[in-house]
Amino acid sequence: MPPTSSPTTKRLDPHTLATSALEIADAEGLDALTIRRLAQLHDVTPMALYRHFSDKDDLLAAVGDRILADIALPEPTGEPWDIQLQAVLTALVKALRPHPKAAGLTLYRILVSPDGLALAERTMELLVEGGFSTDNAAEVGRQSVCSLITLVTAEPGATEDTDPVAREDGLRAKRASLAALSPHRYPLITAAADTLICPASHDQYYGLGIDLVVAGIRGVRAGLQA
Amino acid sequence: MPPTSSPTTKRLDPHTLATSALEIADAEGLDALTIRRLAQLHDVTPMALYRHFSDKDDLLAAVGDRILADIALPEPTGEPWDIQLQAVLTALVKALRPHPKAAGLTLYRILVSPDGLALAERTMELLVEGGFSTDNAAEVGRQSVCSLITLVTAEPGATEDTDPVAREDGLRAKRASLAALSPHRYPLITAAADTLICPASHDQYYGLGIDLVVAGIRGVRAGLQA
DNA sequence: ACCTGAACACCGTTCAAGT
DNA sequence: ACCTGAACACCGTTCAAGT
Repeated sequence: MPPTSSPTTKRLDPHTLATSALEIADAEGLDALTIRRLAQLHDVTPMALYRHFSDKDDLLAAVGDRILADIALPEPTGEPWDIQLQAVLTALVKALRPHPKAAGLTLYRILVSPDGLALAERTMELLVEGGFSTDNAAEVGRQSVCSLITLVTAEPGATEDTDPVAREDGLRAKRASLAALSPHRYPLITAAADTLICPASHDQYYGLGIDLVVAGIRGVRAGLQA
Repeated sequence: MPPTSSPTTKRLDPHTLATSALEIADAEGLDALTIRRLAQLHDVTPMALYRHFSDKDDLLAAVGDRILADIALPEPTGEPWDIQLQAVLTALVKALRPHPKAAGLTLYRILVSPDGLALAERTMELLVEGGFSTDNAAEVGRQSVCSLITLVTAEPGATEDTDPVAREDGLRAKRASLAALSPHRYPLITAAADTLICPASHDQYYGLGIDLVVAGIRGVRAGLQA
C-alpha cells in the first residue's frame, strides 16, 4: 500500500515523471536519462512509461516543457521596450540556469509549449513596440532566445561531472590542455585560459551574455531606420 | 584487391572515416551516425574503428574538427576591427551551413581543434584591437561563436528529414501546429508563422543573425567606455 | 599494425497478456 | 485504465584471437 495515495489514484503521471526525469538529467546528464532508468526509479516496468509518453522523444519534450514552465514572466510595466525585454530575457535565463545539462531540450519546444509560446509572444510584442516589423521581430526574437539557451548549455562546467572529484579532474584536464598551447601562437587564448575554462563569476557571465543580446537588438533596430 | 590503393596502404584512416561519418550525419541525422553503420559502410567490422578512434565521443569530436577545418579565415586587412570581425564570423557560418545536423558537434571543439583555436585567437585579437580587455574578449568571443553555431543548428528545417516528402510533411505539421493557435492569444506568432517555420531567405536569415551578433559586440563595447 | 569474431551489458520498442 | 513479461532489433564496448 503506497503511503500518500488512495488505491484509485494513478501511481504515475506525466508531470511527476518529467520532474524526476529532469532530476536524473541534472544529476548525471542527458545520456543517463533512460526509459529503463526512469522506470526503475518509480519501481515500475519500462513499458509502464509508454502509457504516459508515446516514445522517448515525447518524454524529452516533456522535460523541456517542464523547464520552460519555470519561467516567471515579469508583468508589463511602463518602462521602455528594451528595458522590459532585458527583464523578459533575464527571466528565461533564470529558469534555465539550474539545468545546464538539460536546457538544450527547450530549443525545439519554444514554439510548442504554452510557456514557450507565452515567452515568444511577449518577446515579439516588445520588439514590435520597439519598431521591428512582425517578420523581423520573429527572426530577432528566435535568435535572441536560442542564443540565451545556448549560453546556459555552454556554461563552462556544464558538461562536467557532478561528482566533485571527477569534476575537478575534468577542469584540470581542460586547463592543462589550454596551458599546453604555445603562448607565441595563441597569446590571447593562453592569457585568458582561466576565464575560458571557468568565468570568475557566473552572475557576471550571464549578465554579459544578456547585455550582448540586448545590445545587438538595439543596434540592429537603429540600423534599420537609418 | 582494392582499386586505388597498394597493399601496403592502410585501408582506413581517421580523416576518411570522419568525412564519411559527416556524410551520414548530414544525410540522416546524428542518431543515424553509429559505429556499426560507419563500419558497415567501409566493409569492416565495428571493432576495426577502435583502432582509429578511442571511442564514439572521439569519433564525434573528429567530425566536429572536420567541420571546423572548412573555415577559410580571411586574411587580415586594414579595415576597422568590427568590419574584419564580421568577415571572420561570416567565414565560420559559411563553413557550418552545409552541416546543420552536425554543426552542434563543433561547440565543444572550438578550444581544442587547431582550426577552432585559430578562429578563437583571431576573434579575440580583433576584440582586443576594438578595446576589450583580454578577459572580456574571451567571454564576448565565446558567446559570439556559440550563438552562431546555434544559429546553424537551429536553422529552420535543420531537424527535418532529408527525404523531400517526409520533409514536406514535417514542415506542414509545424505549420499546422502554429496555425492551430488562437490568433487572439498569440497574434504576433500566428502572424509570423511562415517566417518562424521557414524564413523567406536563408541568406537573409544568416545575414541578420551575424548582424545581431556584431551589433551586440559594438553596443557592449560602447557601453564599457561610457 | 591492423582487422576479425564472439560475447556482454545495455538501449528503445513490439506484442500479447494480466487485473 | 494501467501495468507486466517476454522478446526483438539494435547499440557501444570488452576480450581474445587471427594475419
